[in-house]
Amino acid sequence: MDRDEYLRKCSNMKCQRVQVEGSYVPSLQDDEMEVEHLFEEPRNDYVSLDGSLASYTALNDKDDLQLEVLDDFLDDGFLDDVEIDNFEGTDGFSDARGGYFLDFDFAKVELLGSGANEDSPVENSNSESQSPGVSGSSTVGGISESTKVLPNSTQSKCKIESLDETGPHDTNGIIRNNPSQPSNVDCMYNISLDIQHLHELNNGYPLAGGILSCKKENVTVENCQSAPPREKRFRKPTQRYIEESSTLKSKEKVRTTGAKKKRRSVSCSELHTRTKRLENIPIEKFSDNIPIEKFSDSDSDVTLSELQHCMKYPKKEKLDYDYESFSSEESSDEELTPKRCRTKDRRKNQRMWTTSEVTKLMDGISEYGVGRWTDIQRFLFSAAGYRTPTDIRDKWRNLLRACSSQRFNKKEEGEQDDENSPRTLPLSVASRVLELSKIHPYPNRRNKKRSFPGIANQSNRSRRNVRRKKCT
DNA sequence: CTTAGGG
DNA sequence: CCCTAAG
Repeated sequence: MDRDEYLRKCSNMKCQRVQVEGSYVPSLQDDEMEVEHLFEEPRNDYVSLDGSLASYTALNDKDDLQLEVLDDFLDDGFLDDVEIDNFEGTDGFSDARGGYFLDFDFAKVELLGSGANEDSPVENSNSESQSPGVSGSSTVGGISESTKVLPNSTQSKCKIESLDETGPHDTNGIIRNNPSQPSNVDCMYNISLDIQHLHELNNGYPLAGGILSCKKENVTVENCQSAPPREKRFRKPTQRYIEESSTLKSKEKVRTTGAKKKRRSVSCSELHTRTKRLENIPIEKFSDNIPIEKFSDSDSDVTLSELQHCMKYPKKEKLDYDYESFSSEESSDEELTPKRCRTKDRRKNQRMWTTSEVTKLMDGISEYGVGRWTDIQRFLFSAAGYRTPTDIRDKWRNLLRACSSQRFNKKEEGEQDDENSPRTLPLSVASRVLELSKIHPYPNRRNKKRSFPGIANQSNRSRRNVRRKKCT
């Protein structure tokens, strides 16, 4: 309930640059309340904070550091001075911690909350009232909380004893660092995130998206890279991504070297302008033909994908997979293709076939017959520049397949309503496809149909034998 | 270049 | 959708 909300907040957290000079966080009563609520959280279960707290704790990971910090914290209740200084120091941040983070094993981290309010950070937050500007605010509470988080990263189990020394503490909760958390950059990121999160606690600001900005602001990439990457588990690239990237590279190589197929030469500047144009178009107007990453990615990627696309359509003049084509006709009758289908699929330039297109296709087939795909494309799909004759043929093939499967399903399962799932084509279309398939049988099917199994096999065998004889 | 077929 | 072989 509450904790869920809190976690959600954390996930959506907006990362701003954390300013850690004197005033780390303004203290608000609400914040205190929130912190309290945090501490009052049920101690029972694991809470995944995206490893933010844990990573922050990592700072204190060394035993001495831990003790020191704890002592400081316990003594004067202001961790923020020490902590924040270390934390904020840009150089110290990356340098001192860079290596450390790498070694930090993201594992379970126990958060030792203080059941006793006197010793609890909440108390410290109260001290804030004495020195408002000093950031004794609830942030202290948050930090102290994180301080209490003791990583077992260095195989050392959480030192509850140290905490216990200070006073009676109950383990309020256990924060488990998300094992899928990354090291390196991500750690940094997490830390900043954590700070921000603390910020959040204090200010009670509404959380907004835009975590990414945080990374760039707080972390210097060089430092992160300098440290040997341990394991990047942050976002494991999807299979699709890997495939695409690899194939892309290979294609680039092949085509640039071999250059068997004509390749449209597009200057880099042109590409950039195009991408700029693309960026200005609202995303809704794009189908999955243009993967969204293209826009968020670096320029190189953009140009790369653009290039790839250009190479894919060497014939068509000037990128005639133009944006207008997406918005104009398609948006009108999209009812058949839910947006779910538009999310990127295995194919790069996939456009869902609309019912109108299908009907057009069927008209074309009834008019020109099956196999004259070029004619059909020329006369009926000329407007839709993105449908090649091959596409049309494929669509027809798929339609036939769908119909047969549908018939099959009907036979097997009895009635299966078509309208429910978008995958099943509407009855009208199906019936018409069936008619057309009877009138204009698909060549492949005709052969299969007309060849009776036994005879066909025999004939095939005989042919094979003949061929073999010839060959030998 | 177009089509058929497989992936 | 994409790629390739065959006509």
